[in-house]
Amino acid sequence: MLSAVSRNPTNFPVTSHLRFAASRLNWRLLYSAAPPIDTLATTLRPFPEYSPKRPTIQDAELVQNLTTTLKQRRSDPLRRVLSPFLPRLRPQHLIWAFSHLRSHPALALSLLHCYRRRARHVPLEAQAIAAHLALASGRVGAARQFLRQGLTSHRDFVEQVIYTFRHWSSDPFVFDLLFRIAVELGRLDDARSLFDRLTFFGVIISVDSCNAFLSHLAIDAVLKTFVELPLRGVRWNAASYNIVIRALCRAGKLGEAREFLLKMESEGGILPDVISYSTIIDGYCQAGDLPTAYELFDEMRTRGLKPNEFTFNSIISLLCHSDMAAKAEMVLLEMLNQGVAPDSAVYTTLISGFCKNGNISAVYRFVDDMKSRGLAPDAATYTALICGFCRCGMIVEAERLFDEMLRKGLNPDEFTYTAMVDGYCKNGRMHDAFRLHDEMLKNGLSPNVVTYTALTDGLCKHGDVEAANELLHEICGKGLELNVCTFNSLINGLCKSGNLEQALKTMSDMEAAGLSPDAFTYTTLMDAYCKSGDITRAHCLLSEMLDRKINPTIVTFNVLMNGFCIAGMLEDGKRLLEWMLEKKIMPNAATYNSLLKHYGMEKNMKVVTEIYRGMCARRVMPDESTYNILILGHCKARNMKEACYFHSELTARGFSLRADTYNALIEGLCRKKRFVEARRLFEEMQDAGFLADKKIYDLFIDLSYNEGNFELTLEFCDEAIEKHLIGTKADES
DNA sequence: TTAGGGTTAG
Repeated sequence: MLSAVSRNPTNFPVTSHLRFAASRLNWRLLYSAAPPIDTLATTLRPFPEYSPKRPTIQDAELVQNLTTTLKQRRSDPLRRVLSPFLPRLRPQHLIWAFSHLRSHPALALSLLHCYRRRARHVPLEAQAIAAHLALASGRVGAARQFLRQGLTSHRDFVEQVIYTFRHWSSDPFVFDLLFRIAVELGRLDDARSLFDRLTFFGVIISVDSCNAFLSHLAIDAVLKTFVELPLRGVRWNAASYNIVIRALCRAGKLGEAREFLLKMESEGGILPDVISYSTIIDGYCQAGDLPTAYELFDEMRTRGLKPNEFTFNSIISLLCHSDMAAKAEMVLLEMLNQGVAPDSAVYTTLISGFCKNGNISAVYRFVDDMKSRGLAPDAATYTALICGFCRCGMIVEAERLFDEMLRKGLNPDEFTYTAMVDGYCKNGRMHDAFRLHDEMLKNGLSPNVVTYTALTDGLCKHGDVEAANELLHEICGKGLELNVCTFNSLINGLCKSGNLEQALKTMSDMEAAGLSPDAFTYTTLMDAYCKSGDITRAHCLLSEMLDRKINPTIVTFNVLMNGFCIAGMLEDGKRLLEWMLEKKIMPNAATYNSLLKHYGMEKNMKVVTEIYRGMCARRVMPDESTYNILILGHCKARNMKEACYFHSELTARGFSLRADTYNALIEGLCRKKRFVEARRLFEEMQDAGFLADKKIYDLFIDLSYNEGNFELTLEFCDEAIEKHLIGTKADES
């Protein structure tokens, strides 16, 4: 052994079985070649000598008896065989015993196991030796465990592994494992120190482990390390380049990522692969840049690389997030045409996209489709479905899916629970939301900032801003960091409860905490000013956000539009709409609804019709509010023909009437003596759980009385009394 | 150790 060490430039005890193991397992541990830098080569030093203490005659006898007993053991239980020795064993006996058991590593580890059970503690040196022995007997899992325990239990463990290496080890792979475990534990500085320390002994960590290290670093450290490690002998591979590309994309440095893709080939001599292109395509998709994503898609094909399900999914995801779910489905067909089979991730993206769209029938179609391809919905698919159903108010269906998941043995994770918690919050079921929060804790899951934001928002919308504030203080005390969404929820709650001053203070707190307000923050505050009639301050906030380079969204403009309308500045509202169209800012139904509503309230149906036609001409789809506004306006202007036309349109599109629209429509029909239709709508309104106005009851009471139907008259009277309406009438008379 | 899907705010 020693002669082998002296012949080896790095002083490793190289044995033939080690070389065999390294090649068999494809461990690219570069230990025999000198590092590329001369200066480094001159500083190479041997591993430290290991000199175990010499045992006394009694100790030697004890160890001899112990190890002989172990070797001769056949079927007797180990604990019984060892029981006479264990009470007398000290840590040093363990290490002497290891010396006797070098060719029986399994027995050495069993001895260690029994010792640990009794002493509940293993000395650091024995722990390091155990890792070497475990690796020698091919037990990589056990070696990992020893190294992990050692690393987490003592700062000097690395030194022990180095110190014991020369005498006990036959395998430098132990350092690769140690390095990897340090990375897994997030101890990146320790990992780097280990790397540097090992280079002095001529050990170079494998490129695979260096990649693991690289993938955990922040962008600046990635770039620095990518330059430094080759100077220490690491030769990067395609995965390394892909990790750098991913890091650049995540840092938003897409141009640099693209340059790096070129460098990969020109300077690294490594051809970009499907992963390189998929990574960079996803980067552009995340940034919403579809044209460049498609350009790279074509480029990869030109280079003979076939886009796979990952590549397609990034494109599908961007389309879904840009409200182009139908186009996303066309991409699915395209991938099928090209012989690329979609996997459950692709289906989950589509399901999530169509859920956001409210297209539940398409969602069911995708679920059937994926099942027919033998793809079982996984936790992410279920979460997308649960979230989608919750958004559509289908909480019972969401609960059914949550139970189904459990029955199928799929464990709901933080994402699933949070989707369900949010669903309950949005449906005002705060008690159920907190019940699930407690259930998460009971199941060992940690509610995260998203979970708490959902709860905060629920409490605020439930009118309990105080409780929301307390909850946030509590979670901050537990070390959870709030994000912009959390603050925005609270700011919104404060605004809606009329505490604008506190809302502004919360914005300052948020900045003090290092979080910049975004378009949501400004839009929320602008809305509060608009609703309080202070359009000037709303305008000031708009200027402030533009100065801070925060882009307004369509909601920002809608808030402003609504502000103009509330303030009776309808002409300014119309001018804002024209300005938006000029600037190619596409209005949506909500933009038009504000104008339609307020012109309708003024019974100016000529302008309402003009605006509505403009909306249709620009292919902006009217929503439920649009139809309700149009019906209400036409009823008030006594245009029952138009009102009934829009009512039939609303029904055909599956929308519902609101209470005020029902009242206006029923009143209008009665005025036109269309009592049968009025009566039918009145019943429909009650079935929908709405309370009719006192005026409507008066109309039906008078109507039935004049018809001589006293029974019905009394029925209406009873109902009106029950709804506490008669008292108001008496007060009036 | 390298690529894609599911949770929060106006």
